[in-house]
Amino acid sequence: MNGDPAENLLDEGQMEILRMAALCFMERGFAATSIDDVARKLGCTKGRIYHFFASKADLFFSVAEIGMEFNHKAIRSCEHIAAPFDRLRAMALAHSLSMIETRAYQHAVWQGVELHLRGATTPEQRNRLDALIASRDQYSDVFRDVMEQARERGELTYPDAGIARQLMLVALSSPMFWYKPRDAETLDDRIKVARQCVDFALSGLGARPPVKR
Amino acid sequence: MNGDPAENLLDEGQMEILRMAALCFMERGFAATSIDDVARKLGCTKGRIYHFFASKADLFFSVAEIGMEFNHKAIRSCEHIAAPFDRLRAMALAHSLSMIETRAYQHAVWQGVELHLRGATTPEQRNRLDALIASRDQYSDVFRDVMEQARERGELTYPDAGIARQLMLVALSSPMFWYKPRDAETLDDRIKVARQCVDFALSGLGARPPVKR
DNA sequence: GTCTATATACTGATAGAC
DNA sequence: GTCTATCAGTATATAGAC
Repeated sequence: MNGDPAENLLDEGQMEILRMAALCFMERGFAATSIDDVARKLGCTKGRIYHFFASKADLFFSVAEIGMEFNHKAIRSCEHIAAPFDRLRAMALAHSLSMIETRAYQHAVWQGVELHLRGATTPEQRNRLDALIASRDQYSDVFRDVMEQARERGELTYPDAGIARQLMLVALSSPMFWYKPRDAETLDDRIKVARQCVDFALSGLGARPPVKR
Repeated sequence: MNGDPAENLLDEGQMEILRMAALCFMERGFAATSIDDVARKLGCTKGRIYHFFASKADLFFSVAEIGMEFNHKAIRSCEHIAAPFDRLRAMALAHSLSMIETRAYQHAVWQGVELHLRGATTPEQRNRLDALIASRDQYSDVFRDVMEQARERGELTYPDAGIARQLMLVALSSPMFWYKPRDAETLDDRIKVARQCVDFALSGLGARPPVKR
């Protein structure tokens, strides 16, 4: 993680645990990550982790929830833009950038969503997972709404709205899987990547106003 | 799995195991799936599984390799098409359809690729995994090559070829994550979905010849 | 070929020292 | 707050009966 935006949400002791946990969950996945793995990455024993987090699931959901907070915060900054198409483009860029800059946390979100699709949850996890999915759905709905507004104006054209939204979000989120941070990477580098994702997605939705920058 | 295309590759006894294993790996992921889970889905005990497969990893890689075979076979049927753009479109449709129709196996491929990116492999798995990744890279290169041919002809426009290929394949593969097979589903239903993915991806790549069907 | 043990190892979580 | 020690549960894989 570079310039981790979670710095100022919780006290630093817990944030360091969450940061390393996010890295472990990204590298090996939830099921294959042991608490000892996280402790090893922290350079301590699991006693420290269990002092702050009741269970491995608790730790995982804390990571994923932070990931969704990043996303909501990212697109909130676009609310003031009046024109639907412009707002959508700004949201898309913010989302794609968020995927790059908070990769580890977003992998936890992704795994959580997959867990839900699989229906593989224990009763104790269910409430927490349901809340995460609700947050994800709500987030997704914001995109759907602004997409539909743009379509009504004839600025987008696509047959099925549900599929279009999936394709849009998958494309915009995909950097979290294939983006490799370089050594002396700048914000500008990241923006350039995110922009290509945005152009791809908007063109894919049949953007009428040729995608201007 | 519906009309499973793996039917005629191995003898039916092993194929049934692989089919159920693919389902389990899709539902819970590799790490969270136990051999007993697979056995339970088969309605037998793990003795039967270990008679044919040396280890859980062996079972998993067998599933993933079959998944890649499906893909290679799918795009091989497009080789005869001369015009790059038309060939690309046919390949894209074949790929997207393959993702829908062999979902379970493709989830194993995906997990294998992620395992590789994470570098989380035991020495014994490494060779098998390396081969899987090589197969995936080779497959991916076929797309890259035909994309570049179309770009040279001015039929596609995108800034970075590497990113474009990732976006293309992610969009085309995404149905394996969100496609929900319906009850009385026909081939035509699947084709309709795949087509929207193809149109999205090609338009996203700046297809000049307005995507005709 | 398939099943029934069983050996062996690992992981999540707890309790108590410091 | 963090560490050490430990328990209980579960999973991979094997060996041998049938």
